[in-house]
Amino acid sequence: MSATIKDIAARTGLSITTVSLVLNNKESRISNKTKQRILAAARQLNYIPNQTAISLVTKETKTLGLIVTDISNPFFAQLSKGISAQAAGYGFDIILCDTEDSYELTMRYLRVLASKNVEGIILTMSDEIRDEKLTVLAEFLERHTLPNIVIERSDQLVLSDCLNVNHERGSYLAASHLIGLGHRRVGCITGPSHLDATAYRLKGFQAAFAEQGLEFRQDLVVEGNYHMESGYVGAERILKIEPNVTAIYDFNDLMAYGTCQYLKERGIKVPEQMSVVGFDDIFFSKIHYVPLTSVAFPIREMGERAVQMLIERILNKELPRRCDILEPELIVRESTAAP
Amino acid sequence: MSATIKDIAARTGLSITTVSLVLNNKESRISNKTKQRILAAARQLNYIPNQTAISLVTKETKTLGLIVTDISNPFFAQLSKGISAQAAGYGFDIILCDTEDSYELTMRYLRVLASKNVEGIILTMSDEIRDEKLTVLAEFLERHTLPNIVIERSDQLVLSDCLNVNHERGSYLAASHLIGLGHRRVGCITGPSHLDATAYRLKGFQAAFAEQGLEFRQDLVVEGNYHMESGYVGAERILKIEPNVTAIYDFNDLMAYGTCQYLKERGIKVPEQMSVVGFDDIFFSKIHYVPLTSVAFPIREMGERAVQMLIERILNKELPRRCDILEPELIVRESTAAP
DNA sequence: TTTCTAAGGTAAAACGTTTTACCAAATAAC
DNA sequence: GTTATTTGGTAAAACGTTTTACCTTAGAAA
Repeated sequence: MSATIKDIAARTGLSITTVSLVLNNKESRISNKTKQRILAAARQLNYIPNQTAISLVTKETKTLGLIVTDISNPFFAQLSKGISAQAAGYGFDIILCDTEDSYELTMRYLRVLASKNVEGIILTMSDEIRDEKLTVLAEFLERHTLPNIVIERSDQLVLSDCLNVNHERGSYLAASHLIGLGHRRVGCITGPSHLDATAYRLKGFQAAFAEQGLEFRQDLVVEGNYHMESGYVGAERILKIEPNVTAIYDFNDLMAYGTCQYLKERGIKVPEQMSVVGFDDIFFSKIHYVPLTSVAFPIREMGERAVQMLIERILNKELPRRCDILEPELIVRESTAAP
Repeated sequence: MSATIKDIAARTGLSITTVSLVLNNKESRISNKTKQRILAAARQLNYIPNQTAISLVTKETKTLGLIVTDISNPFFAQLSKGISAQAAGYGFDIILCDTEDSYELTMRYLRVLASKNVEGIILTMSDEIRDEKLTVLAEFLERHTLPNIVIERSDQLVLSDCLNVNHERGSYLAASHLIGLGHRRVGCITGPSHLDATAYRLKGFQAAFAEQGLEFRQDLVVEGNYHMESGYVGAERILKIEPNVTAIYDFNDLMAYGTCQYLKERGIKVPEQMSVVGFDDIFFSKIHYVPLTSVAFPIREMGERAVQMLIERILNKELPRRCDILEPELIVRESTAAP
């Protein structure tokens, strides 16, 4: 169908070696006249190199795998944007794998990516993947020596490079802000309790209270799962435990939206009667029904950074393991006020 | 590095033909004992087929290209979700190409996808791509006989399959709703004027007015570009032309957010002083600062449908050109009220 | 004249599969 | 006891490249 190097060779009466050499600018010593003839023929035939054949011999596919738990989640969409752009900058393409939070799908995609010889993988994981499942996954990566970088799951995957936000610091900022406004009874809707990130965020939050010699209401901490509904039900539970709570800290913006939704339905005004803080500062938080105060970090840049780290790893597999941390800042909007 | 079919052959003392036959379940007549031996060896060696090699001979890459203008736009994110899921169902993976609205990037990605031998392409285009650029793009697709389906740009690309929402109908619904509420002076913030879609939406909108024997204020139609800011500046322009406008219809939700933003800054209350209607009903419109009335259609299903159509086309290249239309419905929320 | 070097190429193997013939041995049919 | 047929398997070509090692010719040096 498509023209090949052979067709060019035939048309110019030269060998395929010569054609390949010229097309790849592997100068060596081909005369200028010959070069021009080949280039002209290639153009006439609309030649496009067959990357499949190239990959077979060079072992380079110029392709990266991207495993996300949900591309329609704006966090991952923004992350993917950064990844895509940066990868393009390096001449790599990305295969998008949406796992819908499923371990089985994650493993299936991993196999596909290995089969398709991607040169590296950027991995985000649902919290469902832990314990034995995590081990299986790690073993697979190792067995197939797939360079990979893991986003927001530094724990356990001791052979993977990783990239995290400074959870502790982010939560500390959120807590300090609320404390400064005068809040004392504040609820927390966390991520899954078995994740390191959850522990870090909780630690940072409590630290701010401790620093001021204030009591932290451990009983107002409820577990969420980063989905919107869990912010809704979390708020409900917190208010049942302590109706006089004056602020709620959600471990991500999506849950904060859910919390606000619940408060709205209950007729509780944000921020007049309740302050709400999120984490991630995704795009929509600015235009949320109450513009959300949130712990922000550059999501897109995180994606770009991930690609850079991955490329470096691909180029040098012997590099020591690397774990980078992004520093967050607090963006104060209209969802927080003095109690 | 990785185990190959040859390794399995060597280990079992059989030929690679036999191994291949067994691994692919091309039954023919291999004894059960041999089969088991091969399967066992494959397992021991952690064999994973090399898709690159397979593709070279079979000409099937089991890969689709997805070209979006901006993956961080929730519309495309939701669309991609549907595409990804449906593609996985058919055993295809997708290469994600984010063009950032650029024609040059679009063409570059097209070349890459051709080079990587994707079996088909799902294409969304920035409105920047038109006239000569569109011709070049179309020629490229044809020259390389790339099966493709175009989303929301049926016009001109006469060789591509396509998938659209019923623009006219959607706008008609929006207009009828506003008219029914009693609005007479309503502004429109459209898409780029050279797009067919824009004409259709305008037509449907006007039709509803005509049907009621009402005058349609053509002078309150301003051109937008589907980005948020253009909803902002569009609203500003409309209010300058006619301060007594009582409703604004934005051709997509993102622009409607921009419009609301402007109104908010000007202290104009939605919906008390101004009704706003969007189009697309992306996820966030529910939780927007004023939950948005919007023309909805199943975005995710649109993605799924696109993949189905593309696969059918790949399976049968001789199929006549196909253009499917999705029917929209109006979701009434809190951004509209009687004037 | 002979020998060396440089210039300009090319042949062939390799990458990991699939697939099309074909082959040998064993069994069945006559 | 031949001849057919079935059973179980294999050799080799092909896919479109890259890359290594080698070849030929012309001119320069000796």
